[in-house]
Amino acid sequence: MPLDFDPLERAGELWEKHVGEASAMRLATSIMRVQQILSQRLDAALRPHGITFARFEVLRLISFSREGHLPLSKIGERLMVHPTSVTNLVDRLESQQLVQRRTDPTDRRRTFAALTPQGQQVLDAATDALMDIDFAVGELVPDQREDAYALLRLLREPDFRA
Amino acid sequence: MPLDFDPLERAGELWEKHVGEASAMRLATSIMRVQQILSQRLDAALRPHGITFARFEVLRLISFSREGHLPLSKIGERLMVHPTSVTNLVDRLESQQLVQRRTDPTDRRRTFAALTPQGQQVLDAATDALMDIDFAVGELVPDQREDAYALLRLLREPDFRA
DNA sequence: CCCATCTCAGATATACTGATATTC
DNA sequence: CGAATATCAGTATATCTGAGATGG
Repeated sequence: MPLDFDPLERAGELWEKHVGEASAMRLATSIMRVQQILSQRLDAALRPHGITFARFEVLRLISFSREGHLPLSKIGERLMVHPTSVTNLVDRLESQQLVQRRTDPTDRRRTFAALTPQGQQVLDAATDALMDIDFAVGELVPDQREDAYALLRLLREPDFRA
Repeated sequence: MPLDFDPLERAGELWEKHVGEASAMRLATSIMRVQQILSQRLDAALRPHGITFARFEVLRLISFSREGHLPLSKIGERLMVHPTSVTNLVDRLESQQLVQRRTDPTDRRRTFAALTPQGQQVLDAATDALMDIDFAVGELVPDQREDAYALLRLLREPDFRA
């Protein structure tokens, strides 16, 4: 049920007519909509594996760690998610037996999350599923992906100094 | 509390090392994160006016209509949101007395949503607030906004035929 | 004592599925 | 009767605030 016209293009025209310069409004609404499309595609591809994209990112981050586990605080920092959201994500992953909590013996305030063998399996299968759909950005060739990434990176500047 | 490095850049490097070509994964995660940043900025700017960005879009869409009102189905179609979500959004806006429901006399299955005078005021003030922060994309100059918009537009193709 | 880490309770926002009433 | 419109109930996810427990 696609429309016969681009609704954001239409909105931009009306904005220019009634309000003024539309480049900012057009880009902002475009990003919101594209995120929604990606989210639907990514979660659909992951559904057979029982995880969401947010949980996939946690599994992937842990798998990239040297020791095979990460403190929850580090997960929140790298993924830019709130501490209570990390607790929530790890709760779900743990109840699915994809990760396991362990107390850091050197600092007992800390909790590590570690992949279980089953978590590693799910992560591998999920990775294949996401690569099969080009992470939902298959309409762009690699050069276009890099261009878009570079432009959007400017909007992530508050996340880091560099 | 920004990081000393770009966490997505780091994730991309690890991905290339352990998995393979990273342009798709990097762009996808980038879009997800940028949407989150924008959402926070936009909603923060709108909070003093008592609305979210999603509700702002509804008000704006209605204000652009010829007759001053729109059927809920049309709102959902243009904004690409689920019918039950439209009901929910209009419920909230109506309880805030920013819009008013009216039955279409020519087709009594339909319900129009119309702006109230107060809704028009809030919309005008909210529009100023959003323009003051460049719709949260002020890090990009207009040419860069157009470039990013054009690239992201390719990902919205399932939304329309054109 | 202060601070960091994690967790919990509760509120909010949104999306979706499936079912239903009404009307065309 | 079948299709369209809107709504409702229920579920799931994610976010944030504020408070509290534990430990360095």
